[in-house]
Formats: sequence, structure tokens, C-alpha cells
Amino acid sequence: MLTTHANELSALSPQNLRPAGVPQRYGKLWSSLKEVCDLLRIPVQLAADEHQFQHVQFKTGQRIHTIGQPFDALYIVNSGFLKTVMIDDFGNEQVLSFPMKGDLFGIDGIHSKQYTTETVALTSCDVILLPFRTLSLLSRTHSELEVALYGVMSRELVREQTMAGALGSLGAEARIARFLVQLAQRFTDMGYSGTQFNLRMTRQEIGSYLGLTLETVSRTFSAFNTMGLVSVDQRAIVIHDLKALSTLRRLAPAQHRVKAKKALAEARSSDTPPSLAA
Amino acid sequence: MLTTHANELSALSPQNLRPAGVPQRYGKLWSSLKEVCDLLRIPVQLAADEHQFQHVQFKTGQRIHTIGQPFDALYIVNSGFLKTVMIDDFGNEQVLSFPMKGDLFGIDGIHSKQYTTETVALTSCDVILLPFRTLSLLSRTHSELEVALYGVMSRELVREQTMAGALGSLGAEARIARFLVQLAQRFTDMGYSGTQFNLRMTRQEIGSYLGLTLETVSRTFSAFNTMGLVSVDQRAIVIHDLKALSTLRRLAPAQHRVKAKKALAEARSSDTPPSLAA
DNA sequence: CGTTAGCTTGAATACCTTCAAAGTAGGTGG
DNA sequence: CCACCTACTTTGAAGGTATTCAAGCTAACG
Repeated sequence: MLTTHANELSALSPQNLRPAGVPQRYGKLWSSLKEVCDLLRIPVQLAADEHQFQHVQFKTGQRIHTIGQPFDALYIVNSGFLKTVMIDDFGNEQVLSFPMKGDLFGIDGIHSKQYTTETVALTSCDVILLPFRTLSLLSRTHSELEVALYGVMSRELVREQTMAGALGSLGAEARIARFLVQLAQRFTDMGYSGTQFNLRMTRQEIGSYLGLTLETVSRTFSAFNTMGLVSVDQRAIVIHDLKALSTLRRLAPAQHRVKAKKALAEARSSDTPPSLAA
Repeated sequence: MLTTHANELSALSPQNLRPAGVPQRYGKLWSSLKEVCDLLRIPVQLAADEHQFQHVQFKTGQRIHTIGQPFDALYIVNSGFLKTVMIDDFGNEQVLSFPMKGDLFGIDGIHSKQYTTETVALTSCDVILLPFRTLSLLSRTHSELEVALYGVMSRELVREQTMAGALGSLGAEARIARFLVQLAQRFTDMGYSGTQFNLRMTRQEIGSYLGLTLETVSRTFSAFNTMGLVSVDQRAIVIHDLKALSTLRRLAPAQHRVKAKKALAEARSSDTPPSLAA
């Protein structure tokens, strides 16, 4: 008798038997509002704030929130790597993002009062809990917090739009090059090497994120390797030519080219947006 | 010699209302906060609100805002049809959405203080201006407005995530079927026929939105026509089999299938997310 | 040291794009 | 009013890119 699903399980959540009762108690346990804002990279002048936000630790494979679970909090990654996924119309898992230090997630839950995605730890993680009610209350006294939150949500929207644009217009090589460049950037921002790092996700997860199959991801890595752009050995990546990766745009499935004359004509004929009044 | 969209337009903004002496000033000029919330489909209990928001009219081809323009307002569509586009790394236009009645746009500008997209009228449009400063001020006195705004932004994010998911996982036929189904739904919501309508956008724009070429869009419409799912004649659409369109999922470029047993096992064994405290 | 998940690579095929050409519709000026 | 122009649409044929299926390989974990 094959223990098929036990096998598969072990990969995603190897040690998910958490002793009931007390969550793991190592690492930092509380952060102030100021620390939270710094983590989110939003410049906020704050008056004295007493409020402390709770940290929670998760181990590889554990879920921070699940689909359908009632929404009550946003989360910020303090350390570690995660993935957020959607389940599409027939049970297929779609990776939507790979949250890492400083990223906010759980936003999707606000609208429908329950999460539409689930977020899973790809490594051990330290996550800060931001109860939504608390945020609402705080933003009443700290009005700059409100605008900052709009800003973060706006940033996420732009990120998602850019992603949709890339999926629609770039070929496999360009998508993967972009992925590597962005990853390198994030590692740099976090103070790690931007030229040498380990992937925390599988080829399958990368493929799902980029709208490709795992084989295409693997082949493209190999191709980049052969071209000397990067060295790839399993999860270990060394970036040799960031510039080449950044400019690698094999003009996509070509498609929509904007005709210059058309753009010009419209620019001439269209009114300037009206001045605003309230 | 009425054009097709002039016909439909007449229902939306009757042009026979012409206040004497004021040129170009037909249509409704101001809306209250309550009316704005109704349009956005957010249930908000509001105390007396004096504030009135300005309407602005645009003609086909005019831009509501442009890329790089300083951000100072969000917009709601009161009537008409638009497209929002991004320009990708080499000048190609990417359609991101087709805002129509009740849709909020301009959100992308909040983060970087200037718009990263531009929005263009595909028909004559009536748009309500929501100066961002005004919203901030109002949400200080109407705290439920703040949460409502978060909700709308969250809804947009989910929409964009779902779009990215579809682009990554569905084949051309499935994407176009989804597109038609969603359009039909929107028309129904607006009180128009959901089975018979005119497209306001070109094949090129649809293709850009769905990550396909205009030829593929055209061919797929023709194929649906031949199959009897819809009748397509240029921009005129009649939907014959909505159910078939809704369930048309030619299992995509297949890729990542989540084994049902795996999902189940994980669901059972994984920890429930920790209880929240603040 | 065996088992298993994950990774690599090959070969065949399907799907979508590309290039090309002809048809349709609406608007403009003669 | 008609002819023409332009933009949009349709359809065909060829080719390329990514998927699919399959098999062997690697590395980690117990």
C-alpha cells in the first residue's frame, strides 16, 4: 500500500504538528506602529504611539490564513519567505505572489470579509499581525496612517497590474529574466547579496506564478546558464549579467504596437484634463 | 444616421436636457456622497452629508488622466465606457481594464503621487470627480467611509489577481469566453440586456486586455459563432449559450494540477491560524 | 541507504502568433 | 451623392514557442 498522500504532504508541510496551546516563543514578540511603518517603507511622522503589534512565528508549510477564513487582520512579513495562492475554478493552485520582508498580505480579505487567497510559509517565518479593527481605530487618531495604508494598497494594485501586463505581453524568457531581476532587487534591499542567493520556491511554484510550466522554467534557467547570464544549480542562483537580464525583452508575442501618428492625433484632439474643484 | 453606440448612449445621458445659456452642460452636474456610495455598490449608513461631487463629461478619445500626471483625484464612472492602459517597457500599450458604470479608477496614482496608467473614453462619458483630499477629510468624520474605501480597493486588487490568474492558466478560448460572460454580467447589472449588446472596444483592445493578438480574438469569436454559442457581427454580440460559455475551460495549458487528496490531507493536518489578539 | 520530491532533458505536438491579403463600415471632401 | 480614405475586421497559411508526455537524474530526509 503506497502512502501516496502522506508522501506528498511531507513536502509541503513536513512538521506541521504544532504543540497545541502555546505558539513558538522565540524571536521578537512585539513591534510598535513606528516599526511597522518602517518595515512597510512608508514615511510616516508619528506622534507617540503606545500600540504594540504581536508577532507570530510559522514553520515551513504552515498556513498563515486560508481561503474562506473570516477576515480580521492584515499581515506583514518580518522575516522569512512565503507564497500566496488562489485556487482557480477547478482546483488548480495559482501562485499570486511571494511575500518577503516588508510585504503586506491579506488585503484581499477586506472586501468580502473573508480571505480569497491562502498564504503558506516557504521557510520559517516571523509575521506581524495587524488586526484590522485596530488599524481602523488608529487611523482615526493618526490620519497620516490612513493615507499611508491607501498608499500601500495602491502599490499592491500597481504591482498586480504590472504582473498582469507582463503575463500578457512577455515571452517565457523575458518573464523569467524579470523574475530573477526583481528577486535580486529584493535581496539587495534586504541587505543580502543581490548576485548570489537561493530560491525558496520550486520550479512548479515559479511556473505557476509566471504562467509557465515547470519544464519551461527549468529549460529557461538552463538556457540562461548556457548563455552565461547566470549560474543555476538547483535552487542556488548566481547572477553574472544583471544588465542583460534586465534588458532581455524578446519583444514578446509582439502584438500591439502603438502607431505613432495615432497617439499624436489623439494627443492633439483630446482635451487636457479639467482643473479640479471641490 | 445614428451610430450604434449613440443609440445606447441616449439611454444613459439624455441629451434633451439642455439648461438654457450653458453650453455643453447637459447631464447631471453634482452628486452627493450617498449617491457616490450607491454607485460604488458599497452599503454605507451615512449621516447628513452636504458634500457634492462634481461631474465631468468626456467625449470619445479624450483622456481622463494621463501617465505621469500628478495624482489628486479618484474617478467613478457614472455613464459610458472607458479603457485604462499602461505603457510597457517599450512603448506598447497594455489594456488593464474597461471601466464602466460604478467602477472606480485612478487608484494606481495614490502610491507614487502620480498616475501610472491613463484612462481614455471609448464612448461619451460622464465621470464623477473625487478629489483625494476631500475623501481623506470626509473619512475623518465618516469613519465607515474609510473602511468602505479600503473595501473598494481590496475588490480591485482581487479583480486584478483573478485576471493575472486567468492570463497564466487559461487558453485563448477560455479567456474570451470569460470576457464575454463578465461583460454580459455587467450589462445585466446595469439594467441592459445581458444577451445582446455592442462591444465598445476593438479586437486589438480586447486582445491586449486578454494577452492575445487581435487575430486570435477575431478567430475565436468566429469559432464561437460557428459553434452557435454566440452571434458575432463586428461589434454586435448576441449570446446564445451563456452556460456553455461560463463552463468553457479547455483545461488551459494544463500545468499545475493539485491532486485532490493532497489538498485534502493538507487541509486536515495543517494548523489553524492562530487566534488573533491586540 | 532507500525513498521521494524535485529537477533536468528529449521528442512530438498543439496552440497561438506572424505575415499577408481582402472585405466592411463610417466619415470626409469633391 | 458618390468616391475615397482610414480604421477595423476577417480569414488563410506558415512558422515558432511553450506544452505535453516520458524517462533519467539529484538531493534531502528518515
